[in-house]
Amino acid sequence: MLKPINTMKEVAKRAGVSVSTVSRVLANKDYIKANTRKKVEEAAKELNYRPNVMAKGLKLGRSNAIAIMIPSIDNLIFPEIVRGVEDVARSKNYVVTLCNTDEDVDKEKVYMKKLSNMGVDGMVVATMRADSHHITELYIDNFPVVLTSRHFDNTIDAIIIDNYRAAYDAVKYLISRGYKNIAIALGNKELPLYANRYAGYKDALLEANLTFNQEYVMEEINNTDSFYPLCTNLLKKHREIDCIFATNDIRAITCMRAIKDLGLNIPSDIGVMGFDDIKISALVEPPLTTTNQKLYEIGAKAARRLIEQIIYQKENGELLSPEIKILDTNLIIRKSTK
Amino acid sequence: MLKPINTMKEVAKRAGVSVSTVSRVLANKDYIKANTRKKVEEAAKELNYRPNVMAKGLKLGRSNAIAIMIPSIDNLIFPEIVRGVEDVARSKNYVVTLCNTDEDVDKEKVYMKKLSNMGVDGMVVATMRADSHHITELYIDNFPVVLTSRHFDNTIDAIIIDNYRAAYDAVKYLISRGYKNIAIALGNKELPLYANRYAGYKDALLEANLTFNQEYVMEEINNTDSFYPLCTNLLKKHREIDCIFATNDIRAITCMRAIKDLGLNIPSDIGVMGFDDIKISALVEPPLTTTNQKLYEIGAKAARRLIEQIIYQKENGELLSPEIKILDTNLIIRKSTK
DNA sequence: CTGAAAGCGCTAACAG
DNA sequence: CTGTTAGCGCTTTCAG
Repeated sequence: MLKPINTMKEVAKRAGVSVSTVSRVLANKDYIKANTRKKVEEAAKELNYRPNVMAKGLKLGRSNAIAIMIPSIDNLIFPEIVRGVEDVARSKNYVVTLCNTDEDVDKEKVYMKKLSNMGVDGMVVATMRADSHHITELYIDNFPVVLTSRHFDNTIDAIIIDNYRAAYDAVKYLISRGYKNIAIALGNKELPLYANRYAGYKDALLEANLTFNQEYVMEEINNTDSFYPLCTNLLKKHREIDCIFATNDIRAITCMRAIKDLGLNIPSDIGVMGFDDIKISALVEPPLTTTNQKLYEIGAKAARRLIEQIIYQKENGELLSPEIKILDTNLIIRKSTK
Repeated sequence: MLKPINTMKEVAKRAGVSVSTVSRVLANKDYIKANTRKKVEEAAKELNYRPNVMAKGLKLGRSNAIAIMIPSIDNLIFPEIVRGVEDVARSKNYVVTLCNTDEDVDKEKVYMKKLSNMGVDGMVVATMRADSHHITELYIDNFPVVLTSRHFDNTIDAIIIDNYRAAYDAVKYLISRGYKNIAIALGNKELPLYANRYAGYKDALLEANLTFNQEYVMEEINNTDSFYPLCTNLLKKHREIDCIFATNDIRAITCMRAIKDLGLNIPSDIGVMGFDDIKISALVEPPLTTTNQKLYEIGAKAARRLIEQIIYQKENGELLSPEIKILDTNLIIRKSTK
């Protein structure tokens, strides 16, 4: 272990004071005679004193570490969110532990146990599911948690977007551009975020008197990226489809690949719309029309709120009452739709 | 803090034994009478005992946490590497702390200090530079470090690829396909990995009796993604350029964007080759010809080696002698070159 | 204003 | 085979 070289004891000896005095000046507490403070500070500097975070944590019951729980950092919305989390955590002197769960509840539970044993001070979780009782329980125990991406109910802090509305608006836009047979590349609809995007899609269709066709819905097969064959098959069968609404950008880009490999043109033969606006989406050919959600900001806001809760909790023994923050989204019109 | 509810003391009381006995059975040490073991295990289960990692860490001088230091998780090679690290860390019961440094040495030093105070057991670092003395010093102090992506010298464990050779082979392939005026989209050439790719590029050119033209090298301007304008301007000025060798995939994809916006066709007007083979590269239009490096494996191997070193170091007080593992790379021929 | 002492939860001699 | 004891490095009463 890279352990701190010198302890308070040695600083104390060198400064000719007691460890409690050292502790006090280093923590900036109480009144200290200016002279003692100076002696201690000098001694600390000379010895290159560095605090032992574990000892402090053991004593104080906190670690200045938070965790972020996500399905996988490989899913390109998460690098941006995680970066937001990490930036504000660092700025507030917290360190972040990254946990990939692959949507596997068992893996997640194991992690939670580990983290709890480690004494992390809070966590931002992007893996909430309807049945994630292990998470709601944390909250009940006054353990700081903030949800991102996925919302549960109004009892836990969350930074989210209005998935229904965003999808609804997006599909409405497609319709306004003259698309009539709009298929959907749908993520796991057990997850409310996709259920909501799905509902927005359907409602926009219905409102425009377009019939919703069950055959037009491509559903991801057990969390694998299966949209290339799905899309290929769908378009072979239904050449009347003129547009695909994908529930995230990677799915959109995958469908674009399939469409081009079929020799079809985007957007003149088929329009494609994504969701999320990950960075790569501006670069692909054609640049992807999509709905922007401020991923970095979601992460940053989540971390900020989390730390606010941690501090409040420490001082008051309970959490601030939950806040659900709904960030707005924007339609980004690029070239993959006509 | 989500703190473990019950301590060993309480388990001991319930089982009617001493804490040391509890400690022993829970750590599976020494010989324990079968009956005592049973009593303790039952008590622990009934009380839902969970160890306090900080206390253990304080006592033992280790934390079962490692860190990974990278420029930014936003750079798409890192999600894959980090995933590799995290997977093996988790499997060996380590937790990983993510540190983005933005190539900023000061930020990195602050992190290192923090991590050291926290008692992380080791770190994989992808941010090595020629002047990273703070890192070589760690190693000298027998602190486990393994480098990825960037190599320093043979005194520190590293999992890398042969950047020179890979670039050389790549450019040689381009030449074999008939390209004659090959420009390069070059990353920061202070970094050996880019210097090496650059050298490979030059040497392949020279060997084929193609003149190396300084005007053909686009250089990134202070770590910002500036290749779109760079590429646009270069091609406007030098319409004889028939191919671009980019030193990573994102730069390649950015150049592709610029090329298309100029109304040029890939690969018939201009070929483009990337480097890294990040996942998105197979999906873009046209699919990117590139050099694959096994990013996930690099991360996984780095973590495995790191943990090996941690364990060895704990037992022997010193590190295993350094090993530089050079993973092979593969040219992936797709459609962005003719 | 400062020191002594207790103790956070755990492990590891040491002594039976 | 098991209990007693000391102590990891720090903070925090409690007394001066």
